[in-house]
Amino acid sequence: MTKNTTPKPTDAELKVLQILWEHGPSSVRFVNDKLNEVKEVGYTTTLKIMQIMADKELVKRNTESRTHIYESLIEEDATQKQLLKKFVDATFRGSAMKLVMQALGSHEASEDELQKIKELIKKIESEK
Amino acid sequence: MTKNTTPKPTDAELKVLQILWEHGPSSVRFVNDKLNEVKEVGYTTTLKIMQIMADKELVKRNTESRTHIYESLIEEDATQKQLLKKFVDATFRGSAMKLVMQALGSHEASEDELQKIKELIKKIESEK
DNA sequence: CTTAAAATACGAATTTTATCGTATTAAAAT
DNA sequence: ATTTTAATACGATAAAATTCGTATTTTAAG
Repeated sequence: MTKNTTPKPTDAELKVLQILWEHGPSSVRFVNDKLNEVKEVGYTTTLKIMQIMADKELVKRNTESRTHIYESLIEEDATQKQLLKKFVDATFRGSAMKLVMQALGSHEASEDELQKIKELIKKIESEK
Repeated sequence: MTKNTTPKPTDAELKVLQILWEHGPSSVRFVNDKLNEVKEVGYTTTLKIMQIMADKELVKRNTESRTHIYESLIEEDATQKQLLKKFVDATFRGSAMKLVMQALGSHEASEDELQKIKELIKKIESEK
């Protein structure tokens, strides 16, 4: 029913997706500029990655104008969820809880964030 | 002071590490058998990976007896922590909280696990 | 219309990871 | 001592991911 054939973006592809998710449909030039804010990378390199992504149908592109505009075809939440599952299996042998503990322990969570988590837990508990 | 030069195990290497962490110092044969419980892989493939890991100093090996015994040189917790940070940055743009939400939301947490998390939160709050 | 600028297309080279075949060595069994 | 077995060493190949140089095309200026 879903045509979703496990999109598995590579690291480089994920970086592009992050930009598309954050800024919406963008040109290669724009994405490349954003990438270069973090790390130098050639324009054609970015272009190639985005073309490959179009092949894989991770993104679609609008070629109407000379400057092609790329847009993510996969959803941020769903992608994160999928990558998370893989990561949890590989790194924490499937124990999501161990991961949560690590995440809470390492990255200082703000009052506000802790509050949100507590609310989430309540919600989960009430759903049982 | 620490000679820690960012150990970045690949997926295959991580699988080996998981086994070494779980079972302690082991022979290639043992690790290969364990790997094969999940997915078929040749003995020499496993051997090669573990030799590469020895080069990278992810593991050390005891060559006293004919059967070399490999032992992890990096700690499970520290490695998980490091991989987690990288993963959070790449996938959740640095938002550990978003990850926690996803983890709690997706992977069914048991009563017991939720309890542990609540306790952890309390502990964090009390430390502020 | 000609030129310059900006973008994409194409393909090659490199790097990293993964896999395994064959050779060699060491130990154990006979 | 010879054979068999089990292990490691070495190196080749393959597959995937990354990077970028050069050619071509398109648009806009002059």
